[in-house]
Amino acid sequence: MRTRFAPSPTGSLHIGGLRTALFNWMFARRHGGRFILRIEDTDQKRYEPHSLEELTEALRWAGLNWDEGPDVGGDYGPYIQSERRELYQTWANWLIENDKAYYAYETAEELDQMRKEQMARKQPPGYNRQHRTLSADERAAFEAEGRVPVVRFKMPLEGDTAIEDVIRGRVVFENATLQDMVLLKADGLPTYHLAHVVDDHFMEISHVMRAVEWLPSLPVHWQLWLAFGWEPPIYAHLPVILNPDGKGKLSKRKPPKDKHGNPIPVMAHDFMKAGYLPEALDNFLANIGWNFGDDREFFYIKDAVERFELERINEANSTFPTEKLEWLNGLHIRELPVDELAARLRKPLEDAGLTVDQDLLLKVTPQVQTRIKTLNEVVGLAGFFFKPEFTPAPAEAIIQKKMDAAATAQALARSRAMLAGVDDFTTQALHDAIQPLTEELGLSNGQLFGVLRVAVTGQTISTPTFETMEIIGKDETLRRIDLALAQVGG
RNA sequence: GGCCCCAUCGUCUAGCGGUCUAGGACGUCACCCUUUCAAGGUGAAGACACGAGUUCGAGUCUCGUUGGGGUCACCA
Repeated sequence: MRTRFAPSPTGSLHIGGLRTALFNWMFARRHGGRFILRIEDTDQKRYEPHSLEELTEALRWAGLNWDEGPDVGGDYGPYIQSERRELYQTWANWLIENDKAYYAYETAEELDQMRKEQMARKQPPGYNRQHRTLSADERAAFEAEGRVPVVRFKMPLEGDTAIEDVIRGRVVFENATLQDMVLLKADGLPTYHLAHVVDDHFMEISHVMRAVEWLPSLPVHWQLWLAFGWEPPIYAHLPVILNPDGKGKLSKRKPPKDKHGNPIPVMAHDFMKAGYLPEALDNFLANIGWNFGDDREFFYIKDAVERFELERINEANSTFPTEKLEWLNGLHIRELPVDELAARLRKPLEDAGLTVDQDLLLKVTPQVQTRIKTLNEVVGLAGFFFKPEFTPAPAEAIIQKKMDAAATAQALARSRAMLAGVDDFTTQALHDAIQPLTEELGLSNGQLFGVLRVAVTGQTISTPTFETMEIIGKDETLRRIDLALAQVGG
């Protein structure tokens, strides 16, 4: 079995594209087949130089390794379509010679004009096939004008084209409603239609998994396979991911927002930068349109591979369920070994301008592990550990509910005195030392521990108080309490 | 508009004629735990779009309606 992912290098990788790649990859791995990366760069106008790097970077990040491709080679190369020009031209000529295709001489402007007029007359837009039956003389006349023709496919004018799609069943199209698609452009490069059939034939692709938006052109591709006399692959048209509001497919053009109005990432790189784990993103993507099969939603992709079946793909489109990604990412973070999580936490911390000491990072990591849903959240929750200068919180943050400055100052002073006498500066010992003070001061745990938390961390939401004290040590703890005392006017 | 695809809780989904008084998950809400925030535990609310058929029996099959999506480029 051979599958492929064939993105065009027109930008970074769309999350929908990543899912298509993931499904193709899982299918190949499931069956011990080959997963191929092919670059569809036949549109020189939309080509973006850096996108190939971004594409491969995102795929590698997601763990989707390919067995053949532009950088790794293979027996079916080249894997970049612009390097396969002659192949397409050869086979376009073959179609012409066998009366399966023809030259059409209209310019893009003329076609555009034709469409506009059709629209104005409320007719369905489309090529009128006026050059399908050109005589040799007529062609010569156009050539003499200096016109460069395109090659168009001669679609059958009658009958139906019925194709079996693995996930949708039998799909039937009336040939009369179909177009004579352009196969080879005036610049000598193929359109997707020709390139898809020629490449998938010569690369011996067995299964084509692509998004449903390709379904309308499936009959054209099918007729092409028939015209060439080649055996078509098995087709599977995947459902698309819709915007969270359910309106239209997820697109970077109109940035989607979640229910709180926050922008939702669309490109693979956005997810990478937002602090999601590749294992969580893969898990998430595999859960859209497919399911593990036993109500399990949290899983590792290697386990999903063992159960992957095209027949179990849901044919319905789905809205982008971003809240589930948050949840899954949190779960994957919690499952990571501490040293592994620490390693992944380093980058966001450093990106925030902090200097990260490895020993300190290893101590802080367990304290944030159950508290963050994305890697980036570590900065807000525990960034203070790595700041060169501690910034004390303002008095109003230190003073807890139903307390005033005087009571707060007293709580701080008494705590400081107790803490000063603690030599074993560990969480349990600290807790035991401070706990009795609540009764003495007439405060609840929440009040007293809250005062200390804000004093020591500088934040109202933070890592746990005594754990934090243990990590920063006795001297620093006492120093911060003194600073807090000053803040509340003690 | 033509053609094509799709339709189960707010969302992602299980369901492939009877075991469905429709299961799970996220989210939401309540309670428990609790030094903040989380995590964890328990529980609650919440869906078969509609209408005809077929059948002893339909969420499951057929048709229609409605709704949503895709596509109609010398882009993929």
